[in-house]
Amino acid sequence: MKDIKEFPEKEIAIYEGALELVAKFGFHGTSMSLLTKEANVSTGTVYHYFSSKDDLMKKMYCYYRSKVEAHVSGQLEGKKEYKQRFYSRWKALYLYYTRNPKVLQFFEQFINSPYNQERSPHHFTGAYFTFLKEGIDNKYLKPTKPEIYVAMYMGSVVMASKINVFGSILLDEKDRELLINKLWYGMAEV
Amino acid sequence: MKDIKEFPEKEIAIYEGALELVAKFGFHGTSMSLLTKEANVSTGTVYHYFSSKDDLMKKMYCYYRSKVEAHVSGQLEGKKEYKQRFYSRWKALYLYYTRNPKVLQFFEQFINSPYNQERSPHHFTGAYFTFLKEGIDNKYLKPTKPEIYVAMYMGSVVMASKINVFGSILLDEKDRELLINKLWYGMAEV
DNA sequence: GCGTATAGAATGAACGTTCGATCTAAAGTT
DNA sequence: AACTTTAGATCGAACGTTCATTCTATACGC
Repeated sequence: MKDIKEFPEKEIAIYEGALELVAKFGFHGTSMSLLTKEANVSTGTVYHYFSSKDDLMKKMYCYYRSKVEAHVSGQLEGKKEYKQRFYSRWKALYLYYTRNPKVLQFFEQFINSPYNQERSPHHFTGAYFTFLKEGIDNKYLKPTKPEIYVAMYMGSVVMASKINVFGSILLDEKDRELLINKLWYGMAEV
Repeated sequence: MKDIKEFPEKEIAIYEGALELVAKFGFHGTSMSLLTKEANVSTGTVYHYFSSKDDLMKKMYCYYRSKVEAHVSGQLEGKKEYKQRFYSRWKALYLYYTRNPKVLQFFEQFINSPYNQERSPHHFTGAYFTFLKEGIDNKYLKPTKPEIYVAMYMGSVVMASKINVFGSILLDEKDRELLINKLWYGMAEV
């Protein structure tokens, strides 16, 4: 996987500035002139790295997506047991989103916007679908359509993160453990 | 509850036109000039009913929110058993979203945008939080923080709907029943 | 000294909004 | 019943602003 540190300094500054603005003012409120001020770069620089605003948003999505993926897989190192990974994946994603709420807000706005051409229901359907299907195929999880598990697993992470971000209600370690327990029971034991 | 039919014809035309455009082009792509063509009204008419584009979007959110609420409570009529309502609520919302995907897309874009001042994590946190808390208080559901159940319940509806809308994978009646069974098991029996 | 990186003024298109004109239909007046 | 008044609804051209993008010029790195 490509190391994130390889990105040019200015390109990262643009991503970070845009993240702030999209979270604060939304897509329609994130103008190029605001962005140049926020990121301390000139218009010329932005158009040196990106061919258009559309292009910027799409690359920005890939950038943060790869950051999240790197974070999640970093948390999985050394975890071999399926059940252990089932718990760790959920927690890793929840922690990333609650610590980086602007990334979550950006994702949610991006995915439901026309920028998202692929029309993928979620940035992680791929990796998480595979993970849950693996669980079914290896009989860790009860057999059924994997989409059912994607809905339960991903849905609860995203919603729990949003509840935290918007409502300032933090689920502590025990709450999270309980939630995943309930998911696991439903998916592995019934 | 206010009857939806009471809205002036033109106002509804504006809402419906805006819904099309937001689903197709997003907030930033929904310009007033496009909207006047889509809804077959003049600019003057739009500004007669709404003081600004912001105002339009906020009222539009309330409009569709009340439509969804009316649909869900309509499906609940005569259902008295808590478990029955637990199943019906989930199904009613899922069916509404999958039949009206543009409403779901609009909600998701709105909620994560700066238009949403209240910063409510979801349009239904209120009603559904109350419903799930009722389940806990009356011992239909195992005692815990209601937010945990909101995350599981609402998260799975929204994600399942999105999987259907974006991915064209329909969960049939049996799939849905199974999903809710698993939710119920985790929340009521463990 | 040549290609890449940065700057910021310039540009024309498109934006949200305003405004005065016109229409409609009910209320008031005789 | 016929005429007048009035207030709300509708229209679309016009306005000033802001937008994404382009262009030209300057600095840097090899």
